[in-house]
Amino acid sequence: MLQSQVTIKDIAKILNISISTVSRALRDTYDVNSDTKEKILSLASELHYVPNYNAMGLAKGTNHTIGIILPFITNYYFSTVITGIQELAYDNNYNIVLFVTNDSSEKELEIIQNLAVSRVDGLLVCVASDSNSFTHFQDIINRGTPIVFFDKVANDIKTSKVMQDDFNGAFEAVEHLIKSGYRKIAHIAGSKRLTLTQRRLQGYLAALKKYGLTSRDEWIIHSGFSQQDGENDMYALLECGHRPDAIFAVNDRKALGAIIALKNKNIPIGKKMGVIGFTNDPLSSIISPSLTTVAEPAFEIGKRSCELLLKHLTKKHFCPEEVILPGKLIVRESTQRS
Amino acid sequence: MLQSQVTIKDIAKILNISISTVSRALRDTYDVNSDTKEKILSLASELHYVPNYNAMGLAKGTNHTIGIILPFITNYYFSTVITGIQELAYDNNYNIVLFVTNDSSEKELEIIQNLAVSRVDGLLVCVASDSNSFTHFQDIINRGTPIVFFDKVANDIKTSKVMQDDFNGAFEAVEHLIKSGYRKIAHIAGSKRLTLTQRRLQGYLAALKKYGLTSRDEWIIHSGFSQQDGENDMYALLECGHRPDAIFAVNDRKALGAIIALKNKNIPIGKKMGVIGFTNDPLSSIISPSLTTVAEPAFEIGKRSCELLLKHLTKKHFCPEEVILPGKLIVRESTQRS
DNA sequence: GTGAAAGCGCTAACAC
DNA sequence: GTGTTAGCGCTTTCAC
Repeated sequence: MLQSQVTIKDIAKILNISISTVSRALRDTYDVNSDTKEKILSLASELHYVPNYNAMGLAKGTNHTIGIILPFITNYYFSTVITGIQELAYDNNYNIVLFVTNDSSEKELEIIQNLAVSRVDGLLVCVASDSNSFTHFQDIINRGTPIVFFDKVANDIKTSKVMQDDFNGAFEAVEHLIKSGYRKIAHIAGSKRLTLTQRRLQGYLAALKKYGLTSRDEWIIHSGFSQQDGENDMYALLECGHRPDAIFAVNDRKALGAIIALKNKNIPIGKKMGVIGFTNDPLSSIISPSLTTVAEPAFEIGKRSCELLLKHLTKKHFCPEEVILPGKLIVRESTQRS
Repeated sequence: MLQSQVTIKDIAKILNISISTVSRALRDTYDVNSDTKEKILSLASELHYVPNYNAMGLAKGTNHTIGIILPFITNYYFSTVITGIQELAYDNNYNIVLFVTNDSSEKELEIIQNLAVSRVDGLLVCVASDSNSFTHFQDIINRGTPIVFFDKVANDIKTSKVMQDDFNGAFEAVEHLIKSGYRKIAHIAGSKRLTLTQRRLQGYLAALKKYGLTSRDEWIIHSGFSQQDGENDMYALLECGHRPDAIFAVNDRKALGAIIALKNKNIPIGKKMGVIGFTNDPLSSIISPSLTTVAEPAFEIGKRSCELLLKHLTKKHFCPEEVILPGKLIVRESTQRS
């Protein structure tokens, strides 16, 4: 704790007015004389008045804190999202509490259930990829704590959501593959129930359709989002009846896994098998061959999510909004046939 | 906010005792009858009593929140440290607020100066690499907010610090280079004033000395910690009078930059120029050739830092401790001469 | 438009 | 060992 701070009491005493007037002026309640209001405001800033959030929270039943629940923070995408959230939270004097689920739905549930009443005013969440039930989130919302979902969102819950443009990103990715000359395009997908997975799958199918190509059931593999999942999926694809000539992976991690599998099997990447990812993790430009991908606006996603949550927090009946941010195709070596 | 919660008042009423007794029992103040205490504790857990931190904070002048100030969160090391901090904070019901400086000492200063009185109980900080003055941190400590430094620590401030074993890590790294047959070993170092930089440099020099080798002034280059810095430093080394045959980089990012520079100049890595890093960022096993490095116990550093800060917070006069955690040499391709 | 006063849930003297 | 009471700094009726 830093030393004794200026309180509204001090300001009231100096200006010889009541503390309630000071409180009202400071909070922009418009039933206060503009003259006195100005005096109060200028004195407050002169004295470096900072509200005591504990007192404020105790009186109002809030605490200027938002919780973030996500699978990991140790990867490019999430850490960048957090950086975005952090920036907005910092500007608005909000604290953030981090809860990491390790991508386990059980841990997610535990966190939600342990979540101390009056611990956070609102929640920003990216669900675990193996989550099947989202009722615990619905409960939280029903009890009055707003939630904004980002990236991996719970399909059926009606609240604000922030996502990248998964459909169009996937569409562009696959279109790029087609234009590069690949024809037998497989999709290493994510967990089935997630909106993200579904939209990228739809984008994939739509692009194939547009160019008169077809997919095969065996070319669409659903699993988790890790590098290891990608590697396993790739081996499966190599074993299947009709070997594809290109892979659209749901994210860069899985694309990397696929590349590792291809290297292990001595299949030249690009030339014999095109690979495209999604995210633009820095690793995609570091690996060799470098990975073509669709860049996600991670920082922006963090900012917008936080912005929306702040609105839910301040405006009593703010209507849920769904924000979709565009991605950007970044062509590198892994989709070069020659 | 979740719905109305159980308070000590409720517990007191049900048990027909006073709230102060409840408060005392809950806080383990030992002047309470063990029978009633037990009753209180069991009722509290039955009712899922959770303390209201705002009220607690208001009464005690604390707020169960620790601040983390660091350069970035978007890299492996820091995000892993945060994961460690988060885990301990979660277990102890502490909130964390993140402040990111973008490795700029000005931003760092701004954050410190804006730091709301009564916003955080204590601070965990990794200083910006261009910081020269640490008086603002000293001020904070003097005013009663404990700080624990980790990784990049302020040399001259007397408080707890948590670091990896920079000296021995560097020593082992260079020893490995020597044992692999390299003789003209250069050091791509970090910013001069940091303890971390100095210790790794000393480890480097000590290893050379032990094996009767010498360094040259032109072989020791100080700059920042980024990949770009590493690349630039490598070009400089290639231009210098006596070209080295191996590089010990202060971290993996810089080692990666060096590798990129070597690739650009078509100098075979390992064979003609050994490269070793420090951190064990996942990228080091992904790039090709894979990078030999010294693994840092990032997660552990986060945990221990948080643990120490918690002690400073709870024990009135906890003496500063310096914790040094060992690293581990991980041999990969970049130091293979054949 | 402004003030007085109660109260948010807890802690910490101070009595007994 | 336990109860009473006065705050912590703020918001918010309710009067005026």
